[in-house]
Amino acid sequence: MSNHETVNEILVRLFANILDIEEKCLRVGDFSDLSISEMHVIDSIGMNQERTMSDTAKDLKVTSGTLTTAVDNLIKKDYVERRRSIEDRRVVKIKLTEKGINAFKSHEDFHKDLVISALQQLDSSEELLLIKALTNIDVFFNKKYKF
Amino acid sequence: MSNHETVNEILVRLFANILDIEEKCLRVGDFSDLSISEMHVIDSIGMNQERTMSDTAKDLKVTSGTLTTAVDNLIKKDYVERRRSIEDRRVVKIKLTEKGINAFKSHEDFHKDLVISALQQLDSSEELLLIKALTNIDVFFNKKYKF
DNA sequence: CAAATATAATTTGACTATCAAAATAAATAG
DNA sequence: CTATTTATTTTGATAGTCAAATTATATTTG
Repeated sequence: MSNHETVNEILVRLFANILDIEEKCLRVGDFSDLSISEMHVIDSIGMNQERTMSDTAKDLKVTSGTLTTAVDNLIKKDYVERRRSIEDRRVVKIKLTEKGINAFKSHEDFHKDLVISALQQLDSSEELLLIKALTNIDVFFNKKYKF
Repeated sequence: MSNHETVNEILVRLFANILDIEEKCLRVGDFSDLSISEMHVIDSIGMNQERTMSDTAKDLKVTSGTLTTAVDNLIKKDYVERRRSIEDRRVVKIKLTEKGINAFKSHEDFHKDLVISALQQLDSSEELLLIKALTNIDVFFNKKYKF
């Protein structure tokens, strides 16, 4: 098998595994009532300030109808709060609750841990090559499809 | 910025977009009636020979019920053929049609482009080192997050 | 200003992807 | 020959998604 085929195979497997790992870690952790996509909504809302529905939907690349139902569920589960803006009453602002902030942090920690663990397997020359390859892929995607 | 932060940032961005990009690349191409998961089914069936439903479902890590409906749709769209095995009439064999084979090849090309981009500027000893690095990470993840 | 238009969000209706469990059909074991 | 196992499909349920219709509010324009 050529190097290219090997790289392709292992990249495909790694990416599939990481998604799988993320889902499974979520399911056994403190926030097991959250799906991956709900966690992504929490991640996109972020810790800092209130965000509008439309901005958040745009970031997540989903329609606002989709986000509305996602947020409905996250409010039921007490991860998110929603209020109408006073300045422009068409606008709805959302933000994380305390529980939402904890979920956000926990997910952030998971990511850090994953990356640290992965890089511990490598020496410094391997680390640089990995960064180079990942950067290349990132550039490829950005060229191939403009966001 | 530290290597860790760099890798984390790139990974998060890649993951946020990879499925999306792959789907969009699909949607603008010759096979715009295929979703990403349908393409994965086609990929798993492969070009070489007939496969059974159960083997394919196992590879894809979905239940056979899920695969049945996916294959139903792919047959409607003329990407896949299905027949009962004569040796064991419980078994169903599936294979790609000509159209399915073309879709497979097109998807393969997309992955080849991706790998070529990823490996840009790397000489063959660096390629080998990267393969070693990726393999380490893959093995490590399978150990650490074995459930 | 009042009517027309634009914008932000939600609701509705539909579809895909998925699973677990029940049902069906065929092969194998006792 | 009956009981059990195996391969698949069907059924019933849920999550995530979109496009289009609807609602409410804001902005533009004649």
